[in-house]
Amino acid sequence: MEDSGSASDNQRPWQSYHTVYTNAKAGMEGVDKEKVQRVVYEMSKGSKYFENEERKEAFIRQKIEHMRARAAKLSAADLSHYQKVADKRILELEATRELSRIWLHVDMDAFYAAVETLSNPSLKGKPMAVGSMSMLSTANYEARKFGVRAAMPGFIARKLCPDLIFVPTDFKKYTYYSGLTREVFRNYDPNFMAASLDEAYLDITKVCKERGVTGGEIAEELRSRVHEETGLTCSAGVAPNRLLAKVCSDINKPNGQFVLPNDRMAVMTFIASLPIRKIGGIGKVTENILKGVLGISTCEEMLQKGSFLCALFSRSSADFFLSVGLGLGGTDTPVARFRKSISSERTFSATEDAASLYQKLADIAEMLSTDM
DNA sequence: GCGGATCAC
DNA sequence: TATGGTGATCCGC
Repeated sequence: MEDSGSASDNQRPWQSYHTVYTNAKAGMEGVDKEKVQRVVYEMSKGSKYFENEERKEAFIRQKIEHMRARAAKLSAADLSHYQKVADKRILELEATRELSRIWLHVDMDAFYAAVETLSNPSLKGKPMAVGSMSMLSTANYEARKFGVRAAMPGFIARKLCPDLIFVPTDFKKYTYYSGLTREVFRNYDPNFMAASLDEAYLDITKVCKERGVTGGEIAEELRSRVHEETGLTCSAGVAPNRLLAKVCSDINKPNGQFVLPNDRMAVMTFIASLPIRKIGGIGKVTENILKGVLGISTCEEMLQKGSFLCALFSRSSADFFLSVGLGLGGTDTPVARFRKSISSERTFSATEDAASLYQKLADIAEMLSTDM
C-alpha cells in the first residue's frame, strides 16, 4: 500500500486520488490508466465530492494504521493460538465443501447499452454510454476503450471521449428485455435466482444429468438461445458454487464463457492466483485494508495469513475470508427471499435554507409513501 | 437498537 | 454546471 502523503504524490498528485475507477473491467485492458486517472483528477479536484473522497481515504488510511499496530503487537503466543484457531476453522470449512452441484452465472454484456443499440442500430460501432452528464449506468465496448465506464459521471466521460454519444436510461425497455432472457433461463432452472435485470444464477445440475451433457454445453446452448430470443449477447461462468461461477462469467467477457470443473484441485489452483478484488463482497475498501495491513492480494494469501485474519477480524469476516481462500461459496437453492426494507433518497445541491430542506423532506416522504 | 460504512448492481 | 438510487449486511457504540 502506497503512502498517499509521500513526495511522489506531490509530483503526480492525481495518483493520490486513485481509488476510483481502478478495478479492472472487461473491455478496459488496453486503456492508458495513468491518462484516465489524470483526467479524472483534473475534473474532480476542488469539488465537494473530491473533498469527501479525500476525507474517506484518510479515514481508511487511519484504520489501516490502527490495524497494523494491532498486528504488530501480537506476541508469538498470540500468533500460535490464532494459528490453531485458523487451522481448525479451515478444517471445518473444508468439511462443508460441496462439489456435487453445477452452477451457472449468466451476465448480459453491457446490457443497457446493448438494448439501446438494438432499438437504434445507428449507434452500432460508435462509443456510447447510457446515463446523464451526472452519472453513467453503463458504456459500450467502444467507449470503454477510452476509459469510460459505469458509475463515471458523464461530464468526465465526455472529456475522455469527446465523441461519446449519451443515451438516457429507459428502464421499461431494460425490464422488457430482461423478461425475455428470464424466459430462456426458466428452461434450464425454474428456480433460477435473478441477481439484477442483467444477471442470474442457475443450478444446472439436474438439466445436465437428465440430458447427459456438460455444464459448458448447457452454457453454449443457453447463450445461443438468449441471442436468438433477444439479439443480445451474454457471458457465462460454470462452477461448483455461485461465488466461483460469478468470477468465471467475467473471464471471457464479452460473449464468452469459462468452465471451472467440479474438482477440488482445479478449484484450489484457480483460486490461488486470483486477485481478491475479483470476489463478490470484496470491494475497494476491503481490498485496501487487506493489502495494507497484511499484504494480501490473492485468494491463496487468505489461507497463508489465516492466523492474522482470525486475530484481527470478527468471526464472520474471518470465516468469509478463509472460505474465499478455499474457493467455497453458496451451493444451496435458497427459498423465497423477502424484502426487508424500503427507502427513497434524492441527491440535491447544497443549501442552508430550512424551508427548502423541509420541502425536500416532504417530497421524498411523499415518494416513499407512494412506493409503499 | 441505531447510524455509518461497505458492497453490489 | 455537474459524481445515482435501492436494498442488504456488518460493525462499533
